[in-house]
Amino acid sequence: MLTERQLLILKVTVDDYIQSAQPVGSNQLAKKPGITASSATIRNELAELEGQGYLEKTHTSSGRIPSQKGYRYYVDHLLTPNPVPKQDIVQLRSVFEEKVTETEEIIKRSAGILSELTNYTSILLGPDIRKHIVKKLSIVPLSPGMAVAIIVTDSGHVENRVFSIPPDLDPSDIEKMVNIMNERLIGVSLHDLHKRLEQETLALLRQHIERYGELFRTFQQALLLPHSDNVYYGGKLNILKQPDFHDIQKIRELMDVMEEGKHIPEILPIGAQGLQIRIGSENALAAMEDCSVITVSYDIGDEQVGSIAIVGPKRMDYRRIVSLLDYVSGDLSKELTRLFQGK
Amino acid sequence: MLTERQLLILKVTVDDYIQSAQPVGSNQLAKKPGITASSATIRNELAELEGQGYLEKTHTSSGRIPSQKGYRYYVDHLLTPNPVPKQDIVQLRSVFEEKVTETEEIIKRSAGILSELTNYTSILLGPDIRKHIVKKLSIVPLSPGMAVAIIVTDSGHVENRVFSIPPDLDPSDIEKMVNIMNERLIGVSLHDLHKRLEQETLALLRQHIERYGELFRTFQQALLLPHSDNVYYGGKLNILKQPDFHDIQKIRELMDVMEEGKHIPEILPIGAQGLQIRIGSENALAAMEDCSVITVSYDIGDEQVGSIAIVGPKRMDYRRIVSLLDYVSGDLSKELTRLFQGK
DNA sequence: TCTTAGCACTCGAACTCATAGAGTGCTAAC
DNA sequence: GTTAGCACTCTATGAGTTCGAGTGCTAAGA
Repeated sequence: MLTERQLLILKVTVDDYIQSAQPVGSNQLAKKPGITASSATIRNELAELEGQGYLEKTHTSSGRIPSQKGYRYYVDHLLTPNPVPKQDIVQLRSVFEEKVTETEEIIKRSAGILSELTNYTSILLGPDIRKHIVKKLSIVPLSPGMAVAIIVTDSGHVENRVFSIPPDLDPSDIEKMVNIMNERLIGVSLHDLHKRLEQETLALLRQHIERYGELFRTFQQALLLPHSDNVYYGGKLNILKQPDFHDIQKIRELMDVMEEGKHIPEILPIGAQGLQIRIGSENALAAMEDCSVITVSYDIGDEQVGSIAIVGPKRMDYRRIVSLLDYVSGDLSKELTRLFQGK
Repeated sequence: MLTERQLLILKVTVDDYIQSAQPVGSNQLAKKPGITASSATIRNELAELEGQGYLEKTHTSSGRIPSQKGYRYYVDHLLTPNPVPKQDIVQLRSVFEEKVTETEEIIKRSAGILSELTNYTSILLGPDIRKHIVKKLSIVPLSPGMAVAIIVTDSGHVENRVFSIPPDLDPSDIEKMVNIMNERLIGVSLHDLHKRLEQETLALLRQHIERYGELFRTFQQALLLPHSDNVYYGGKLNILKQPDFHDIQKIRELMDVMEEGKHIPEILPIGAQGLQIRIGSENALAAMEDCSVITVSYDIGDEQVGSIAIVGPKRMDYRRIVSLLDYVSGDLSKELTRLFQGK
């Protein structure tokens, strides 16, 4: 168990280290306002905190730095939220000032502003497009053997795919097919589209169209969605600004992981509600063991839709980021809900 | 003027430095096959080459490294092309094996493979979408106040934009408008679309639709294209692999420049025919003064369409990259032309 | 029993110094 | 014109110092 004074010293130590990136010594702490004990007393307390695993030394006679456990205790118990500064709010609100109406665009811009504001890397996860509802399907022929399939969803997202069509296919058959699809598949989610295509249209096709098998396969292929991840990054290069990352090999690994979309589920706790903080090795990926990730979810209407994450060094400014993300999450939820309330 | 032996020594020096990244000394050169002179003679020749500005020393008693002028002479006169290795060809061809039919996808994948093959960063510039021809326009209403405008071009590219519509607008008016647009604007290039929209449809609108002004402005805004740059990168992180780039500050500047699309015209000599090599400070951007950029153009049919560039350190493997780009350019031109020959 | 002044000790960072080794330029002989 | 030989230069490396920040411990004081 920790005494009041130990808590205070732990908090001040973490705060100072976050700010300075330098190990914190007993003399330094003694000078801080709010701390009245002498440096000798502080040394005893520091030794105790180290014994309990909250602090570490970089070498035998160095000052202390927070351990992972120390950070964890800090964010769990010692974090006092501070209000988001006005100028940050102004900048964040600018996204909505410009009457941007596309969800994707709003999210993308928010990612940019967040990274600018924090000097860390931001990752924003948009709504899962597989939940979107088909609003319209159409096929536009391009050249004799080619056509493009277009799927419009209720959110205004447009998926498109070029595909080749058997050249001897009757154009009117294609038109029939599109009509059948529009009749049967509107209102279906993208996730179910493929399955429903088979269930709903195959029987109808057989009745109306002669070479239905070939046609069906062609369309089936065309509507296979490349599940675009709708992940947006801001300030990927901010990693290079952090003094904590000097090893170019580590930077490479980290950027590699972030560049490749497939690691997203390991980086972000998808589906988690509210605010999550993962410190150092609490992250699933080895490349991120020197990073902390702070995540919040946001939603449109009642549905939890996406996540906002900030990736920074373990020594990141938790207080500021937590407040900021809290604000952004609420703001984004509100604005996106407003934008889609009519649907 | 340089003697035969000087040319040989220059070539071998550059080759060796490209391979080893270490200054090259006279003893090392004397051991190379093809060089018969003693190290003392070579020292004299090296001094002469340095006097003429082709070589440099890093300090008074170091070996020589090529100067910018040395590299320039090397690529202009000493480069002997070598055939592209079979395994590289196999990998490059894999793009076309998979029956990918979208130009963008082909270019994107080529960028990836090129960077993998070279360990440098590749930049591929696709066809200018503003030259694409409108194949179809449509408007899909989403919710009472919102709709999405879709433009399909002859290349299969789909542009889309969500916009808000005055809620009290008559839906049949919108339909009329779309019909008029499709009648008048198909065949127009995206570049001309905005201008032609005004010329062609405004008069017609006035005749057929009551509140034409409002409707027109709405559509005008919806069809304002966000000129997507269609620039594709491969292996942006490969910069971090190069031993030549150890200064994290320089890396940052370089990545910054590449990340921001607006510098593309300065990085690539757009419009230049054939193969171009820019060495060090020949590049327009200060951030790239330690880089070399090798560019080739490629084309679809008779029209010059895009560029392929490899960005690496000045000490890059010019011979290999030149052969490779030469091959890729031809291949891409051939395949894309084949893909679009029917149009 | 808790706090604190005092002090010996530790360790890293920065600096100096010496040495080895790779490479040069120059001279003189071939 | 070429080359062996040699003095010279400069870097990289490692050992030895010093300096200072910081610690842990002890013993005295509250």
